[in-house]
Amino acid sequence: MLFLGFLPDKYIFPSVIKACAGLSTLGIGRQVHSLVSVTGFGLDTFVQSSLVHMYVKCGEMKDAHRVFDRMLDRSVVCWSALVAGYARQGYVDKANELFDEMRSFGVEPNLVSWNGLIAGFSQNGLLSKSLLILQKMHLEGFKPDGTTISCVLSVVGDLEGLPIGIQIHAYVLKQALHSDKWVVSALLDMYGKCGSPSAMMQVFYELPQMEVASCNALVAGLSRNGLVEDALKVFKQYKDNKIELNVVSWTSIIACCTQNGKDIEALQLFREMQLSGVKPNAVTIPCLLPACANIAALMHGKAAHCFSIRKGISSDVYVGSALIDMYGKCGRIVDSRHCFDSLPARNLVCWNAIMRGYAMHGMAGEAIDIFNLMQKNGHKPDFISFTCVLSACCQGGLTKEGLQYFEKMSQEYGIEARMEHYACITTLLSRAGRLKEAYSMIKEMPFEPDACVWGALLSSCRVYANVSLGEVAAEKLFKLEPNNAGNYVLLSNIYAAKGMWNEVYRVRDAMSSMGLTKNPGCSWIEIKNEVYILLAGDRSHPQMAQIIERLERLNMEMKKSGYLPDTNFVLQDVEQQDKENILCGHSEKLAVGLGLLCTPPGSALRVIKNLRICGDCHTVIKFISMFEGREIFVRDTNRFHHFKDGMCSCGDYW
DNA sequence: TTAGGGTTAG
Repeated sequence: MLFLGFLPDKYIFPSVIKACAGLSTLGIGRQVHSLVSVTGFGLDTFVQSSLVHMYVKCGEMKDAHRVFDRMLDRSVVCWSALVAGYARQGYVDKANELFDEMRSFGVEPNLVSWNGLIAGFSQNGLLSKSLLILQKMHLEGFKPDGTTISCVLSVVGDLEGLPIGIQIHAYVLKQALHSDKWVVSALLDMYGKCGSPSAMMQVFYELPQMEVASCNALVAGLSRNGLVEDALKVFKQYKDNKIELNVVSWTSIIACCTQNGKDIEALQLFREMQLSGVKPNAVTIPCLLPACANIAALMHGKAAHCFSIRKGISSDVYVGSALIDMYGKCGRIVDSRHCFDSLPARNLVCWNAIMRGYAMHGMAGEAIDIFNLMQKNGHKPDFISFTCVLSACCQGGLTKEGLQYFEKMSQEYGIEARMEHYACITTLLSRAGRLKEAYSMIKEMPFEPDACVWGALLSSCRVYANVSLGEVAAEKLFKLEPNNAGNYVLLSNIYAAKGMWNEVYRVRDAMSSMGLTKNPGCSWIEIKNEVYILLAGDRSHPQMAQIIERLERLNMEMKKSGYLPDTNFVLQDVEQQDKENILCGHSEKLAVGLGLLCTPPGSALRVIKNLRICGDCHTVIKFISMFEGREIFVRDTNRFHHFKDGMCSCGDYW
């Protein structure tokens, strides 16, 4: 328009200025402001008003006030915008003064002015200020509307103010505002954030009408309180009632599943979302990717990556960091690094994600390089960065370096050691056989060690067959986690390794009298877009006979090459042949067996296990990698084992 | 025909 020689008029300028009222467009907005000044429209009330709004929206209060001061005719709209702007920035007195000044100029505030003031205070987290205004407003005879209430409520939950929330709810009922859809979702949101899901459900049962906003608030709130099943039920009810769900609804329910261990469900919901015609966005993808990462569903993760590229959101830092994490956890550290390198901007989460990936893969050197590089790039490591670098040192056996980083953390970086750091150092020391030092450090910890710390010590006591310390750690663990059978198993393993059979039986009796059974070993493998789950000793898979046959054939080959089954890993008191059969039924072996059957020769296999990989399986899979000429990745609870040509990337140190 | 307030997902 300008190019063609036309000038905007007083009707067009406000619209243009409104379009500039965002942080990214403020620069253009300032240019338009100059144009307004030179063309003489700077005296028009509407143009001035829109300029005030633009600056307020961008938080540029000085500029907003400068324009405002020059105005001859200040409407209530303009006063309200300025007041709200100051309130949002936390200038409480200034906002209140201006509000009163407006009246002394003969301009009466309207509902929008009151709401703007309250919204401003709420956005700044100033609950008490918002409540004061609500009270004042009420006393002056102004009836609040749904906006007023939702503004006040929006700041209640974050401050754990359930009693105040309940009071406001009572006020809502008195004012007969409980059917307002904004009020309903604000109430749901408040109760969710205040940890009162029962109150949420009460609001839900009394809903005047099912709306997408209430669905979203319900799902988010139930999820926040860990009630996944309820969230899924509510979500289904909205779906069955043909309520048109939006991208927030679907993203919320997917996030709910991934955050509560329902990864397969998350993947199914993502598919359903697409079938329903709702397009995922830059929030959906980082909510979905952890599901792919958790169960190492690489194909699903890749599909989400391709989608992000097509949609032009793969450079988003949230998407990017989720991709780095997903590839890392799916055993594709090179792809993970590629995602990291191709991000135009990285935040601390991205740096920590790639570092954690290297740590999981036992690539301590690379993790340390990243740790140094991030600082050169101006990112200060946080406590998570240190957890990553310490666990990298753990996995890589870099005991000396790990101890140095631990010391530097508090001394040079001023970061107090947390539980996870102590757990890392316990592992670091005890894996290096320095069990006594580990125990001394635990005793000197400034807070009570948790089960992770004692568990790290106990596992290493098993490796080094240290009975006395193992007993100490186990005693602590029995108190901290009375129902965790794994600790009993570890202790009895320690006794068994020393041939202390009476103690072995004593521990097992204790276990069985408490009704504890070992957490069943469970492994996953993704084959052609499908995720298969295999349980230890479970023979229900349709191809189980073939799997066993294949493993037994390999077993014979291995024995010819001098391999001895390590039956120390079998706890049951059974005959040698039975022990071998039990070993054969370990879930990671079954998953590898299924992979061998169902994938082309020579292709890589990726298996995830819910427990630490067993020593015998480790030996067997090393053999399989050589004999079958396959790369095999096994992710256990601690790290990745990359088997190739008969060797493992962990160097048999895990 | 032009200027105003609020929520929900990482």
